[in-house]
Amino acid sequence: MGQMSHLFPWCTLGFLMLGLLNVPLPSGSVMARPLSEEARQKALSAAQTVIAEHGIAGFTLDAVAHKSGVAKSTIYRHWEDRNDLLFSAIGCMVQPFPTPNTGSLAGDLRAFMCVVLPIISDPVMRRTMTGVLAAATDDPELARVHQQMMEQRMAPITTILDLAKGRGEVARDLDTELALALIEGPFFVKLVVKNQPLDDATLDEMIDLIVKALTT
Amino acid sequence: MGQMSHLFPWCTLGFLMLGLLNVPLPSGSVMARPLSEEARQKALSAAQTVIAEHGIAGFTLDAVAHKSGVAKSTIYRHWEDRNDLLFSAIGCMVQPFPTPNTGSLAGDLRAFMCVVLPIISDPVMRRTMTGVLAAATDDPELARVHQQMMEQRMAPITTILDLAKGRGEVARDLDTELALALIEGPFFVKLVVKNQPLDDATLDEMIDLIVKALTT
DNA sequence: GGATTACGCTACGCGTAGGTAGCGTTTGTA
DNA sequence: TACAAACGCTACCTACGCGTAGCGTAATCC
Repeated sequence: MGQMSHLFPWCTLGFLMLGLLNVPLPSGSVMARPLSEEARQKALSAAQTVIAEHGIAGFTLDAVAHKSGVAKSTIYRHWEDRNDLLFSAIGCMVQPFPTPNTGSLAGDLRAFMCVVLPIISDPVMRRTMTGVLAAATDDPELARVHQQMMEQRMAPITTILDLAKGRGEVARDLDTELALALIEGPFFVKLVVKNQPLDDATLDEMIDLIVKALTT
Repeated sequence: MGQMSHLFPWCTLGFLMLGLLNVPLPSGSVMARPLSEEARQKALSAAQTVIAEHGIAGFTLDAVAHKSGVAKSTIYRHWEDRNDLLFSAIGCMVQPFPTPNTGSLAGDLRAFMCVVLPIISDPVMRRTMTGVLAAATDDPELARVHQQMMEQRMAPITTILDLAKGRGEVARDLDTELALALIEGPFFVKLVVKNQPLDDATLDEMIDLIVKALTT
């Protein structure tokens, strides 16, 4: 029963597409009334807010139900259990960052960081990131979600490095993982771990140092 | 009553010293039997294990009591409440790292990291660090404990930088906080956040890049 | 050696959170 | 229009964790 109900949200979209393709519905599911997308969106949005406000540990279904106006029983019709909703909400937070192309490593890094910094400096995002990181240490499934989230967000840096290698700014045999850590690390530690501010001048200085390390 | 009992552990040591100085005991506390240091140590040790195994969120007094063999009521005689024990346990984890002095920035960093890396790579320490980091986002008091813990552990890097400045390897006007982030960041991200291994060759390469960035 | 008190043990009260069940109402589909 | 199912609501059960209280026992100080 619970397994059925958490399948329905996928079906909502799936049946639409199947309908267009004239694929017959699975026998037995008459689909008198599909799960409402509105309820799903409201719950999902509230879930993200709750994570932001109370962290992963303080993430409760009662809080989501209260904040969203969606009944707890309805939430259980859309998601299997607490973790299902939690992972779903976290997965939806990942908004891809744009990849700049200014023609120089320093310019690209600066442009990228100008977009990323305000976002990861935000207290809400900071709480979410640290919460997910800590929870991912215990939960392998969440660790996967977290890893994907990080990789997806930091993908532009890989592209920036490849571009720099193409221009000859950076040695072609430079280990990408190493370079990624060298670029992300200082900002992550300063902003997320130490919660220190980072003004424009310091940002420039930091990028100068990183570029100095990476260029041939 | 609760306030009295959590004062006693300090008194245990305090009264000893006061006794040597012939300071009269405060009237009213007869101290027929002091709180046992053994129970305190067992509980503290178990608390650290529980943090390591279940994280900050999974840190419960029942677990500590069960694992240590010290009764919960006894724990409450030694500590005021859950957080008091939690902070106490976390505070005790900080073991100062030695400060190397090899004569070069690269040598010092390498020597320091060879000590630090196995420790922060350890799954137990990793869970503890991420747990404390996440919990510190919500709890200002824990944030203070966390900050002290980090500063104390990373203090040798500041010394290493000062030595390098003295030798002229590093520009004297280089911002220390910036340099700290540049040094700690890559390792923290690679080992703690991404949970990637770091072999000796990569460690050397990483240090080379960092030194290249910092030296004049 | 006697008074005092920490000790471990057991039980309890209280609040919170996950998850379930049943109800009357509403809404989309056929 | 009729049916089926999602909806919100309320109540409930269970488990867990914090913190307290009282007990008999054992250790320690005077």
